[in-house]
Amino acid sequence: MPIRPTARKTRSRTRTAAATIHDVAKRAGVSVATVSRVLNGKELVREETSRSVRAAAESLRYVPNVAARSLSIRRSQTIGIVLPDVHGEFFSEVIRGIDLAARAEGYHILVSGSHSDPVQMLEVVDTMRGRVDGLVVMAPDVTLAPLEELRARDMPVVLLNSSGPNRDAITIDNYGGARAMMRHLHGLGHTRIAFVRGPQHNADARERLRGYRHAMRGMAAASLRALECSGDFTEESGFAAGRRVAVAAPRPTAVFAANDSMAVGVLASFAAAGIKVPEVMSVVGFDDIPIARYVAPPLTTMRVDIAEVGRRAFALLLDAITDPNAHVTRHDRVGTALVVRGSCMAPQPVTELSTQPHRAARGRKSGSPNKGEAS
Amino acid sequence: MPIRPTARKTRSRTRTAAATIHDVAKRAGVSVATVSRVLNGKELVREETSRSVRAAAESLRYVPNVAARSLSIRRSQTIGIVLPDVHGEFFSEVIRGIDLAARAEGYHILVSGSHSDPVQMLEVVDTMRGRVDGLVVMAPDVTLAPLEELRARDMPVVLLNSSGPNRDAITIDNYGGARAMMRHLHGLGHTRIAFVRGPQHNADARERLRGYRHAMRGMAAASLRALECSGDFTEESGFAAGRRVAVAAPRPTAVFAANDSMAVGVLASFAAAGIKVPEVMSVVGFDDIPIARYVAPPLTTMRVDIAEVGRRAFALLLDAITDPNAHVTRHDRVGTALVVRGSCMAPQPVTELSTQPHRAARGRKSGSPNKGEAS
DNA sequence: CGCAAAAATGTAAACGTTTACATTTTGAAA
DNA sequence: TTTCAAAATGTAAACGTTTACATTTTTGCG
Repeated sequence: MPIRPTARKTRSRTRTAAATIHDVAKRAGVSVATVSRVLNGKELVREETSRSVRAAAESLRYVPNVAARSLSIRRSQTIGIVLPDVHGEFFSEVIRGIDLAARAEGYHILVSGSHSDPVQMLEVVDTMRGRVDGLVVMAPDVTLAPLEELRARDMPVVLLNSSGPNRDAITIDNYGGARAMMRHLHGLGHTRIAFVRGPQHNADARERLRGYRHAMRGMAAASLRALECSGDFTEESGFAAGRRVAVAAPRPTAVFAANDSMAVGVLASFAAAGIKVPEVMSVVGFDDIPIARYVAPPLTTMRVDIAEVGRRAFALLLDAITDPNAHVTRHDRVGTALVVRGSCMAPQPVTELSTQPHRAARGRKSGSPNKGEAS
Repeated sequence: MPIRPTARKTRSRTRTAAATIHDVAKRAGVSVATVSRVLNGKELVREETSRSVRAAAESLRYVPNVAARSLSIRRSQTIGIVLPDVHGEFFSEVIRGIDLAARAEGYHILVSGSHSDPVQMLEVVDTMRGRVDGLVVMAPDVTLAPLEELRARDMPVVLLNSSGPNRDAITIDNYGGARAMMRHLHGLGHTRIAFVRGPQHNADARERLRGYRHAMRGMAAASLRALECSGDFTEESGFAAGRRVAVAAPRPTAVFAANDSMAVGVLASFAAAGIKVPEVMSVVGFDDIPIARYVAPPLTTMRVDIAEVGRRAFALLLDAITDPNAHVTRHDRVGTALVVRGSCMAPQPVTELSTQPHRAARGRKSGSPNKGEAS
């Protein structure tokens, strides 16, 4: 019972409907196939034809309909970025890095942030399906990783700041960076070094902690655990940790915060308590966020090139997208660099400090290891 | 000459091809139209039919192809965000605000950042055409606005931190905020107030400057211009400005930086020069970025709810998208709130300060206006 | 039960590309 | 001039939805 409906009412178009490839073809006096060929520039077309098609497209202000294109070629030239509920510098730098790399390759980026729980994250991944050719998923919270694994099948995925077995991933060399920082402090003479931890389930935080612990094992210091304070990467938690460190006995001579934000909090807390940095206590962080050099004293920290993390993630994803078969899964680590500023110095003899603070203060000028910056 | 090609070779599909609406229809024993109706839930469908369709979709793990859907309904359920080359907090908070609001309405966001020049920005707008239903364009640099106007035709656009005649826009109440801050300083007794300007072509910076100047005109202070320093919103430029203010004669009693980042730079410079804040010099900023409360001393500033700016921008855009005809263009301003912290106090008599710094320092405890925070 | 109106469902034409294959044109060799 | 391969171009079938309109089924009522 096939029916033959009468001429269908064409969908009403308000004023200037966008020109389609058919309009261009008509104006140039060629077929749509030729227009497509000219505009995509892959196949053979006579120079003259090409010119007239281009002229027609120009005059009609033709812009290809991407939905139709995606439907036809089964590609969207878009990648998705799924982020947890991260604020600040880190967040934006990652996007920046990916965006730059993606635009250079003609890709667009679809962003979805603020996912505190895994379920929500998976929902988003589902709604992105078909809309993107691949996914960069940032899930530093290790508990998310396994869940994420279940879905997102047959779609290239690159993990950021987390990793999984047989998964493409880009992470920061947190462990190596933490050890390098400890080496720096140790070289200055510190052995009682406190650590302010990051969120318990955060992969970056865990690795930094691991680096710290490994280094501490090599030193003579006892009661390792007693020198660790909990924290959650916020300035506020750093502030609280600073208070706890200040009353610890015997007091550490240096504090290593798992990120700069917490280090800033520690500095603020020490400033409020009248504890001089770096004379009485050295403080170091991790990340090298922009304000790090503008706090007082300027913060010694491990620099992480976050935009680079984004760039690499895109490169890896692109490889997985363009040739899924030839692609071999990789796990890359982005290196870190020590940036020495004014927030640490060699530990001063306790007696001298407690009785003659001014001499210790003067000692800073002569004894400080940081003339300029070294990275 | 119509041709009748032989059966066309079906496009090779590797392994598990995604299920289409046809597969679902077949499995449920209904037509594709019914499946569409069930899944989009608008029209009448028998409960029983609905259930079986849903079951079929579920079992086939059917996910609609968005490209096909967009093509058919001529909507992408996606909005584009075009940002200049902004780093940091501001950038990410705007996206956060928009993302949250957009997701609640089932919209996705396509982001493109890092556009330093207008031409590049326009290119991006072009490539987004067809991919998005509307655009949020952040172009605080006033010189960009007119250029932007040329294109982006017949596509809803909401401007952020800039405005144009007859254009939808969301801006911050920079002028009002700056005046309120000046009122606060004046109330404390300051009359010689220096200002650190932002980028010359930045709309926010201009408005803040306008607010400052207007307030200064109301005071007795002479040589207005002499108290203005140039800056570009970076910590570095704030640092440089701090130096210049420090050697100005007669020295101002307060510094108002056009944003917090520069205020942090000013603080760092004063700390390096041994100028006590707030005893000798009060310092205030604008924005209330997260570290503002963690610098020493905690910074008095005007809070701006950036995520709110994003939310409002989306709401406005959505209105323009859903009913272009009924929509009336608006220009909304988001308010600011004074946050008083420890970085200012009443100006101290000059003689006393220069000869007896310690008394002035003590004066901080009793004379400081900031017990806790007020907003 | 008969009938009409209402409800449910089906059919196939868009949406705007890309591209396999067919056809026509070109140009060089015979 | 003819011939034929190569180059250029055209034709129309996908791609996977939505939806106007047609058709069938159900329901309510006399």
